[in-house]
Amino acid sequence: MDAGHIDQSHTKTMSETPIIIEPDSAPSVRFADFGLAPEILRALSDQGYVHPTPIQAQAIPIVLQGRDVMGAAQTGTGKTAGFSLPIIQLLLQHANPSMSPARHPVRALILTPTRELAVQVAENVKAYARHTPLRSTVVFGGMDMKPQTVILRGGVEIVIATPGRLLDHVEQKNVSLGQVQILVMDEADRMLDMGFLPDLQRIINMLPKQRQNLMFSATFSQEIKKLANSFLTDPVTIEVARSNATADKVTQVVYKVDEDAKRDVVQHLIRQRELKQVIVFSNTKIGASRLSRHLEQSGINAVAIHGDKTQQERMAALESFKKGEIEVLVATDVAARGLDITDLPCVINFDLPYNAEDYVHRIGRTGRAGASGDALSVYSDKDERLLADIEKLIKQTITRGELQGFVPSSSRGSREGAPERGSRRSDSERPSRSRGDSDSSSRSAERYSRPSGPSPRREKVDPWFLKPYEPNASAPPVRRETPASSIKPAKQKLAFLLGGVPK
DNA sequence: AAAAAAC
Repeated sequence: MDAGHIDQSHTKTMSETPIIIEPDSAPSVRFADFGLAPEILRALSDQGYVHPTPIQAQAIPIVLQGRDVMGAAQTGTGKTAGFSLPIIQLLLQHANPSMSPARHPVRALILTPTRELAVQVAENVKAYARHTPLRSTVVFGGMDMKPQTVILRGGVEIVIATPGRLLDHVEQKNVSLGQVQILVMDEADRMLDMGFLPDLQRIINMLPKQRQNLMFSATFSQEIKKLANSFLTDPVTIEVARSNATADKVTQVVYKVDEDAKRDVVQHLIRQRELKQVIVFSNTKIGASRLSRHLEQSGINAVAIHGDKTQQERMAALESFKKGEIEVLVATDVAARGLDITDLPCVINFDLPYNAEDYVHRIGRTGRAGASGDALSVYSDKDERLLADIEKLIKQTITRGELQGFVPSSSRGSREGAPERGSRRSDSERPSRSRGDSDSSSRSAERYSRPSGPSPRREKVDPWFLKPYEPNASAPPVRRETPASSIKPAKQKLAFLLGGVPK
């Protein structure tokens, strides 16, 4: 298969119909077809990667052209390699701008909404760039500034960061963003949810106006589209069909139980199914800690991860879970997005999420990279509405499971109307599936041609978004010192920002 | 209603 297989004529811009990628399309394209540097291909073959995922097959050539990209893709689709491989290629083939005294100015900046995601993206970038002279590092809060400072001051071409800590480093002059050529916003929708907009705006204002922007978002809401339109220039839109992410590979079951029985039901499910590794999602930090303690008391090796834990605890929890030292990771939505835990066979929702979108993200932790998975949820009467919202979003009715052999705990005065039980039909909850068997042949590539010359850069207009924020005379500009409580919810603020500005 | 993110 040659590079001609990637037909650029199919690319479309925001104003047109987005590219919808069928998840199983173009399986025979190879990384060697993109004209990536031999050093990059070597890093890929180190890891046994030969064939790009659909989003990679689309994104890599487009990013290599220097185009702005709006990518709507779940994690687990290979999104990270989809942007990091071409970024590394572009940095290699374009000269260091080096007007700055730094030998290694920051040339690519990747922003993520959670610290753990930053670490994960950084690990990937480091692996892909390992045979190149490019340096990368990750900076995020909750950790000592000093080691990060030393590395930043030593010079790196690629920085992966959470916004707050990055700004901290900029203020302390540990890093300059004046030479950034490529900006990536990963999980952009999450960033908006989390009220990152003022921070993003400050960071974007520090970047050169002439640059390439890549924005990735799991969802493609109106807000995200507007944000994309506001600071991407003539972007190519890439969208991976969503339905397959939930429908095909993840078997979903919900169990209606008494509110007070939820934790015992979760424990029962873990035991009954002999789950070796499972992430259990809780809506609250306190709930996560309590549930984890409860599970531990009943002899299940569980650890909680949430934003009130120290960063050391968070990282230790994730690491030991990945190593298989822990059976159950009880998490808030800090772990809902982006985290790539290989071969996770099951996730459990201890609480149904308030946002239906988050359900999709949570269950996306399982069934990754072509494997199958189970997503189990417990809910009670008061959650009917949440369940209805979820089913509306995913456009399917989730199987109502019935618990087998569950005995409500007597120690806590079991309440009536507790878990449904009795009829045995649990086998029907686990339809058999076939494992997608991907081609693993690894004949070395014959040709490594690089795209000739630098990509033509278009004249960019200044989007309003890049300009200082001054909604009107009476309202003061957003300052970082503003207490969190006085900052409007992200959506409201975004609507305000977008609404008040002529296109 | 809650989660995340700088000190």
